[in-house]
Amino acid sequence: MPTPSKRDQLIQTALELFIRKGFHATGIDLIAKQSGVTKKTLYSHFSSKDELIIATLRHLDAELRSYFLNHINSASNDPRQRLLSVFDAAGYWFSEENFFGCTFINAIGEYAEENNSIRQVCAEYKRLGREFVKGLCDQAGAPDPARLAEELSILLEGAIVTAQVSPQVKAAKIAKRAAEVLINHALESPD
Amino acid sequence: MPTPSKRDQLIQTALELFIRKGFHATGIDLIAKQSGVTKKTLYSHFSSKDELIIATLRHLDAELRSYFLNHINSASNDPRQRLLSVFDAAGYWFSEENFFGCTFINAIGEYAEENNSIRQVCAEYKRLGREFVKGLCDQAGAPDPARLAEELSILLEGAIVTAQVSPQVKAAKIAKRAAEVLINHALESPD
DNA sequence: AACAAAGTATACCGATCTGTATACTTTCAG
DNA sequence: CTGAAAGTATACAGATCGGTATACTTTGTT
Repeated sequence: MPTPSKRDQLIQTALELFIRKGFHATGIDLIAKQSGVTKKTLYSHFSSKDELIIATLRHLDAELRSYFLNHINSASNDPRQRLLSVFDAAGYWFSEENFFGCTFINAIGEYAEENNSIRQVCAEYKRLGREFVKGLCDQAGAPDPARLAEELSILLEGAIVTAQVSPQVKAAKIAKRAAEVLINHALESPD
Repeated sequence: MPTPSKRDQLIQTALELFIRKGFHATGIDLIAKQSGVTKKTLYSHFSSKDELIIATLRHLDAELRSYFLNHINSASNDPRQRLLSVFDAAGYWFSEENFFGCTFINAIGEYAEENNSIRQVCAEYKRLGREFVKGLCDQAGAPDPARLAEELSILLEGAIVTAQVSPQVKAAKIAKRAAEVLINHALESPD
């Protein structure tokens, strides 16, 4: 495999530090040092810390998306089972030693101003997630796929936060069981 | 009403700043200045920033607890309705102009190390919340109150996070509707 | 071989961070 | 009235913050 570019190296290092220590608490000097790169090189790839943060979040976005997608695709072809497999994927995620909650949520906690660009990247990530779940609800034949998708997305968010506060995979299992009830209700009820 | 003590003043100011700007991004100097107090006075009441943070979180804990309790108590005497009113209270909370998500979750995002005392205060807050919901589930006659409480707590957490990312009261309404389905299922199913 | 791009090493800038020190003033209870 | 407690004002310490400047070296391409 090819040697990773300095840019990739920086993003990878920054991601690990941001996940583990947060954004304000992680300094540029540490990111550069830990990447085996000088600050000048860092600033030749990213014009500011905020830009590095945004690049890092976009990278994480793609990573998480493919993580969930792979899991769901290899789980089942039945739309209903695919919806439920989202929570199984979440469970595996929670059990990683490097799980410190949803980094996008953590970022929004640190950058709360309405028009902050970091915040907007996070909001977009969440929006696309809901969109994806809605697609699955559609395929499952839900009479109101948007509503079911929002319910299941809220369950998923809640499971992530719960697992973050008191590390445990249990939250994923509980959310999955609740999801089953909500899905059954949505598909069976005439409405 | 009595003039608030310097200590209360500091906690109040710190709370507002921590909620709006985060913890690392809020400096001691600003807290002191905004409280109309010198740094020396601040450090005579709190031995360190971490200690001020912890005192602030404990204050917020009490505040939120009484906020929810008051709302639930004035909502209904029927246990099932009381459970649902939790989500109404959340909706009012979300619509406050000062709503920036759950400050405890935000704090954990910034202080992620396992044994950090700030983190432990947050975990305790969440634990007590789940405990309280479990009590309501008990009164409602749920056959497995612990499980229902965990499901509903996950829904609540998810609604908070969702409302934080894209400000809207809608998340509370959706979560309430999902809660209704879960409660009905739990109370009706023989299990 | 030659040259530009990209890198290193290192020092520096001004600002801000948490926390302390010094010296003076207000407050208030015995 | 007096004296300790609690406050103000202000300066400072030492570290770290994001970001820049200078001078040299490696690397890769033509």
